[in-house]
Amino acid sequence: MTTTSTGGPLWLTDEEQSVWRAYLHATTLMEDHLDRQLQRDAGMPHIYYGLLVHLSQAPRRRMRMTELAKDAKITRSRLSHAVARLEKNGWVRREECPSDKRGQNAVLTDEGFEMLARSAPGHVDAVRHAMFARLTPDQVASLGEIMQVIATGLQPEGVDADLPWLR
Amino acid sequence: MTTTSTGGPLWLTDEEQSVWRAYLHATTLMEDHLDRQLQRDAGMPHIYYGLLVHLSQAPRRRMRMTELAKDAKITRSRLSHAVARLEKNGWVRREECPSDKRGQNAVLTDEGFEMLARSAPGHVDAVRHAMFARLTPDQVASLGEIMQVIATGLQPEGVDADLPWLR
DNA sequence: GACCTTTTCTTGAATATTGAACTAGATAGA
DNA sequence: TCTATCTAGTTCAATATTCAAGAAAAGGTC
Repeated sequence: MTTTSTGGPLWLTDEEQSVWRAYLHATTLMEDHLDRQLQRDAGMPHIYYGLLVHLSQAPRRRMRMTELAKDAKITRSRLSHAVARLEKNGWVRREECPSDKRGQNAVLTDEGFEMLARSAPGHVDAVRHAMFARLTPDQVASLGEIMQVIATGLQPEGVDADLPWLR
Repeated sequence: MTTTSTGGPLWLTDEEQSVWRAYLHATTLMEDHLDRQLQRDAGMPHIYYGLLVHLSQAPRRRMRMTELAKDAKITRSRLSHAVARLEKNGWVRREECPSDKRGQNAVLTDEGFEMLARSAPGHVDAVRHAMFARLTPDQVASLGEIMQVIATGLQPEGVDADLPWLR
């Protein structure tokens, strides 16, 4: 069989192509759906909402910028811009880090927390209706395994050995 | 059990939460990975590449703007901007539609086709290595079913009854 | 301490995306 | 035909993202 420089076959099989199209289609629609839902109900895109969720789960509702960026899988640059926006909304504030003068903590404000508390049920609802309500328990389990395999494979080298995305 | 206005349970189960995190994590990493790969090897983001692929598969390598936007699941506005950019690169050109003077066809140029031919193997490789090479045949089949269920559920109402994404 | 490298975070410019407003042409009904 | 409405596509302004460059502090090493 014809192979590539990396040893795999050159093209995808028909089934793989069809799965790939379905994957692209579903993930695109899901992201659009949640972006719209959150823009409407919480006034921000999905990724910004995710930042607030991360902060809400951190001890004392605050995190170093770099740690937050790592957890949320975005660049520090993007996070800087995002936090600036969330700060304008009053949902996050920056705080100097006592132990490292270069550092900043992003802190979820009470306003931010309340906003999250208000919008979380609607968001969870959207996720459940779009995904979990439509899948059998076996499919949910299978999806979880598959997504972990993919994430592990794409994870940058040398990442924490304790598989943080399993927490 | 506490339920929402739509009748579902209020929160996700622990397993669902973990699957949802894995889903977000994997899809984010995948999109970033492919965006970088294509930006590096083809000089454009994933979605733009997808537009060229769509055109390459259309009869006479051309499509009405609205049809292309629908197939690629993006807004007409976004498509207008994207085609303007691809036109600058010489990979697409616009052509008036003979049957409807409002209409435009986006046409894949020969240059565009050659660029696609050059970069497709690398892209397919990236997709295979990130996804299919890591999954068992059962997992591939399962992923396909799951993604179709999700896509079908999010599909706007009144869409073509012949499930175009299965083609 | 002096020097070099690394880490942390921000900034600015270029690009991309969104949503609303808009133009031109098509369509349908009187 | 006249008019109202709808559709195709673009444009603008506001927002978001990327990438490269930069400032400031920390961490080595001599």
